[in-house]
Amino acid sequence: MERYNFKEVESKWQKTWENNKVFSTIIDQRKEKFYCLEMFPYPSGKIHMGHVRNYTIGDVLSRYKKLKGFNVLHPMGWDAFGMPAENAARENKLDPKDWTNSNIKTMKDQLKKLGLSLDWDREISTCNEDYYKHQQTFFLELLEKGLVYRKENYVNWDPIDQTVLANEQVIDGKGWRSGAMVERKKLNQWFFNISKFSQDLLDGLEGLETWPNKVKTMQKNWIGKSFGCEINFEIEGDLPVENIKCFTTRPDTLFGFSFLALSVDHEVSKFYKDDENFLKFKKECSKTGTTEEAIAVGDKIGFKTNLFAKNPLKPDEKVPVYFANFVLMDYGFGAVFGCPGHDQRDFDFAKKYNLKIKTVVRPYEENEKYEVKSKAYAGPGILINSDFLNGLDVPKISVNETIKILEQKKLGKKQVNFRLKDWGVSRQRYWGCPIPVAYDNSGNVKPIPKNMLPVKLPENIDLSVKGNPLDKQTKWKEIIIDGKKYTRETDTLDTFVCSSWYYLRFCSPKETNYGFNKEDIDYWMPVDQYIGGVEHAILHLLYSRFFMKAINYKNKNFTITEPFQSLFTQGMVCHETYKDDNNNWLSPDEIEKKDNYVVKKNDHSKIVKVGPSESMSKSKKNVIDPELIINNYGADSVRLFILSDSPPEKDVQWSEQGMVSSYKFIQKLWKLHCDIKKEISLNKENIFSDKLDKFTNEIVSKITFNLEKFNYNVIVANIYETYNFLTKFIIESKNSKNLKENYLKIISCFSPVIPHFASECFEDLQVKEVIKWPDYKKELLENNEVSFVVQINGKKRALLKVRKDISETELLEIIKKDKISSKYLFNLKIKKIIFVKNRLINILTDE
RNA sequence: GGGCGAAUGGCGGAACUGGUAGACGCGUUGGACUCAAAAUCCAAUAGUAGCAAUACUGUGAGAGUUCGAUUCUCUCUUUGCCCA
Repeated sequence: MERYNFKEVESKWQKTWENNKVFSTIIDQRKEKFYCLEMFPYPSGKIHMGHVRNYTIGDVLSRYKKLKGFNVLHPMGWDAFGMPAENAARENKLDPKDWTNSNIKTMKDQLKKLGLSLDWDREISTCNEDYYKHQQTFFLELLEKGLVYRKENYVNWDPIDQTVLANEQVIDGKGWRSGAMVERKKLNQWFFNISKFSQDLLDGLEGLETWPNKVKTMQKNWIGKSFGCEINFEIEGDLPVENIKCFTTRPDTLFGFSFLALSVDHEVSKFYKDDENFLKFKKECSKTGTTEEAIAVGDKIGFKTNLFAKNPLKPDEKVPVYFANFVLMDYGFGAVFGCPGHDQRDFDFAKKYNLKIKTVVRPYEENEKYEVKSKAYAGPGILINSDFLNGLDVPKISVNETIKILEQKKLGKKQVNFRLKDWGVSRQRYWGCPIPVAYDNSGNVKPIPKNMLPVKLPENIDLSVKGNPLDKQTKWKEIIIDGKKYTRETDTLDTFVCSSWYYLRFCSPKETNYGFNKEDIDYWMPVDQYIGGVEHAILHLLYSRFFMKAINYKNKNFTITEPFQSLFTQGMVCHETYKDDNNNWLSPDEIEKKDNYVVKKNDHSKIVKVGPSESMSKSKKNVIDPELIINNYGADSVRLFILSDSPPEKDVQWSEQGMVSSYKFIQKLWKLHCDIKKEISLNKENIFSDKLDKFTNEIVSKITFNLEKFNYNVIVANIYETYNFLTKFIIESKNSKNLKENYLKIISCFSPVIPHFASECFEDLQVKEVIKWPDYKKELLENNEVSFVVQINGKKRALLKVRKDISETELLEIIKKDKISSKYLFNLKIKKIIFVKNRLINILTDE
């Protein structure tokens, strides 16, 4: 027997697959298609363990579906635009394009070493002109359909990265990449009208049955549909303002009304545009971020106007009107009514400005005299101190009832509100897809004619300038359309736009006229299985869903409304963290385990503090380089290990020991293979093994079941189980007539997980290739003899091997004769018997 | 504060529709091989009692439904994620 040389074997098969274009796919109407897609990576430099896990999961599925006879589309590409390239290029004085392409080359080689069944002929890269050209066309189409617009808006401004951030890119009031405190700044921005599809996006979730509920809930919350009421408040005061409209979800607390708060951008603010104090206040407000969280956590400040608002249900009551920093212009109407008793934010504000705090809701367990004291009460209960609304149940009945009354009195009307805001797509960055518009002298928008696309990014430019580098390209900015001079837009598109339609491009990667063609889309779409990290649960997945609906809008040729039929979100790869006594992070190769201690590798006197296992990240240094691991142990071993220890949807712990044992297992498996091959080749007179047939049938059924259910960790256990069985079988039974046939089935089942190894086994046995997934016979799964559980008074007392389909009476006879079981029944009266056919009998006695 | 999920040996985790809890792996222990070590192989491994056969306890805690609950229902504890 030769030692299994994974390096030779794996590179041989990778070459074979590549040369024979085994994974290239073309439309074949005779076959059912299966589109398996994993989230494409950002080419940051090298692949990490997260990629290994994600792509291994996808590969197991793709290979399985291929063996099942599907026409499998399994493509890969690069989410290649983005800030890191620009930052890296600036630091190292190179071109972002070169940096990106060299990373792509490295990572592509690494992915190939994993033996993934990818169709590299369909490779795409979002930073290539032949990709973003079509994206620009989509942009113009959406512009024509009225789904793109420009408006001046406050944005989250990252002062370090000098760019606008989406709300989701602001974490704890800081930029997600730079960590700088985010400021509010007003800029002209391009927006996708995603909120137009709020209801559609919500409804569409219903049809996505195989998406994780968690993701659907997150999207639902993000879209944030709420029922409420639009109320028109009458205004008095020394300004020409008669009415102010508010949106509220709690009209039932109207009797607790004690102030009206406006956004500093509310139209009333025009009367204060020369008021120095107001301008000062407005500036102060801009320091609060625009996220809901920043507003909730931040100090509540206000600016009193000379206006008063009348309570529509109690017209003799007048309350002051304030500008307040916690009211945003793009929520409701930029005005909210304040009820301090039952909203914490209003409560904080009222305390600060000495406003009345009225109690209008009592918790069920309190009486009418209940009063809100140290904090607002926002829970359910009964309305009190509310005149004709008293006694209503809060919130369900009270809200609807109040809306009804307000509608009857023509003081307000029922309204649905969504939390989802339009998607700001402008980025003041170089390394992105240029927005294909220009402006005339007066600033009017001129879309670039489609025949002038793509708007290419200028090359070899100076990135060391502050602000937006494209803005400094005076030559590039000039453009002549129809003989007239225009200035180009210098912002580029958010990279989430690129990833919102790449799955369409994979269907028609070479199409030059448009982003895709109908024939390809009709055959391949939707994606049957999408696999990626749960961190994209909201943004990427929501934007992609929006994009489908936007393309579909006013377009009879395009019928798809949801891009991803099924979604699977895999867990992260974790590793222990290490720190030295100065609290510096240490990487796993800087430490050593000695007896019960962990010490520094080069200095055993230094004890290392072992921290909890956390997801691998460069900042904590707890990363393991996949390339190193693949070189040391081989792709099949890595694939086996990354699947083995945890269910794919949960986090997995990286363990060197586990990795080594997977590696050793492959070696043992090869030894077993050689033994089996020897037995087969002996070709002596032999007998048929029922036992082997039965086992194979059972394990094929188990592995098939577990593949369908994504129980990939259990498949690894099944593989070990098979090994244990076959090892014993070869020793005990030696050869049997059906050994080869069964063994080939088994290897076929192994092949999605350890494809190189399986191919090698097939070749070694002079069998051409794995061609199909083995069937199993249901009838063989059932034995002629079953193990019957005998329970006496609910306790398991014996396990009897009896004939299948045995009757209750027959079984009872056997039990009475059985030494162990009968012992428990001695002298006892049988009261009742529960009999589950072929499985279990429970005998209840008088005790 | 709200929403969703999770909790099973020393560890990661199995368990079909309510029907033998702990598959499989890691670790640990003992043994074989070896001058020795590594590697490899074999065996044991939930806890308690017992030489053993065996018995009792046991799936975060407490209750409930059931002949029977890791699985279903309720309350609580801890924890994770998302939102605030």
